[in-house]
Amino acid sequence: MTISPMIESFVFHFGEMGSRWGFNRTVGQMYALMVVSDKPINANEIAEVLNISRGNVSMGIKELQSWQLIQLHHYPGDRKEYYSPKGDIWDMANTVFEERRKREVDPTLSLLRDILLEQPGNDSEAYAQNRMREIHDLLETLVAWTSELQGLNPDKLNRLMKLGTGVSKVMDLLSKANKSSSAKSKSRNKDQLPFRDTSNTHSDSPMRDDSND
Amino acid sequence: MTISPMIESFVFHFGEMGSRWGFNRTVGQMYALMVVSDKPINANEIAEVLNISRGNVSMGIKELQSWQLIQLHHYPGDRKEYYSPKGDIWDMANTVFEERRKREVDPTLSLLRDILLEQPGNDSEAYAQNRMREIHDLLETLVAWTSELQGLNPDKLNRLMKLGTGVSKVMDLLSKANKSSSAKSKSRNKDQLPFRDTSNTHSDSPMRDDSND
DNA sequence: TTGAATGTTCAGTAATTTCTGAAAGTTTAA
DNA sequence: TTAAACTTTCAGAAATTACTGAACATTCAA
Repeated sequence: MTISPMIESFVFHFGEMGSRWGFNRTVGQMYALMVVSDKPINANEIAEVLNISRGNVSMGIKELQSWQLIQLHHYPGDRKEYYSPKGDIWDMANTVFEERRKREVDPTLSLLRDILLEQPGNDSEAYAQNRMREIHDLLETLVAWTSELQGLNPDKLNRLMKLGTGVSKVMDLLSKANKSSSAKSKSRNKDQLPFRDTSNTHSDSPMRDDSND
Repeated sequence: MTISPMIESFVFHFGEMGSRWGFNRTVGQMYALMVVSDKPINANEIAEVLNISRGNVSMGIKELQSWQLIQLHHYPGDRKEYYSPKGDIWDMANTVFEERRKREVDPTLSLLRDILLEQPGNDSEAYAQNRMREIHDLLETLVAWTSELQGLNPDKLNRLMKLGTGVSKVMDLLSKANKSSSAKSKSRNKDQLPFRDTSNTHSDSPMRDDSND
């Protein structure tokens, strides 16, 4: 079994990129191969096409399963297992986002929460905690947003995009619709800011300003 | 120079996570250190605190500069360079997103565009192109969205979140505001769907359905 | 129960990435 | 100029990560 140059270039590229997304090159190639294959493929085919060992394929399959990315198939009279991507492209993106959140963001949030419970022992710790609080709040916001986005299916999302909408515009609409809070809200309405916490020891400015230079 | 255990745990954790975000452990630690430090620090301090070689620090600085993440400072009578994070936490997040987009998503989009211009030579290639088109469109949508988000500053973003808004709700609002297109739009309004392209050879269903199992 | 077909594991090896430290480069004050 | 103070570079070493392939495990038909 072989693949055309066109498909090959996609598979290789996806392999390189895959390593950015939390799995290694081979696993990325394996998944790419499944995605563009018009039917489920088995481990031997994968090993042959990608020119890697059978053992490596087995480990890659295990990894992809831990990411919940693949679906197993069996054919009568054939004892081999066949693999295909689970769900559609949008499902895939959601799954990857979610897995990454679990593996990367959640532990960070947990650590930050723990640290923020500690009493700062001196000025540096107090300063550090303020920066950490900012990061913590930012991560929480991003998590909230992405989980909102994940609730959408692709055509909804696209319709939203296609309306030519800026998020800013969305916000204006929302403020109007929800005019209870946020009274016109110029630019930095102190009591609504989770960032730039100033409650603790140090200077008001979140970033040190360099006295010289 | 040393750091407290509290700060150390943050710096180390950030180092581990940093590798997920496109730079290596040491670079992540260096940046974390700058973020929680209440004043700019110099290369020797970094090397001492993190217990790494001076040359390594130099390379890390270079890397952070290529990400546009740090600011230089000089003090009179001191020839050393001092470093601090550039901008606030939100700027940092924006910068990282943007750099990653440039390094990871843009090349993928470019490759996909090129491939999609080719004429499929057979059914497999046609099938593969359809999957690639889905990925291409999804990536474009995500890029559009994140660039929208990047246009917001943190308090705007938070106000948006704090309004208790689901994105779905946003969409409803928008459809109302923009009722030119999308006539009520139940669920799969064919002519508005960029995903699930059906214009090419293969079956209408985007995912193969396995005939057995 | 056997053995052929297949899947999994893991110790050792290979490939890749990161780090060190000495040498070379740069800047500035005198 | 010189030389001290500092930064950068990069060849080789160390650390980490990925891969192979042979041994082991499992399944199933006969």
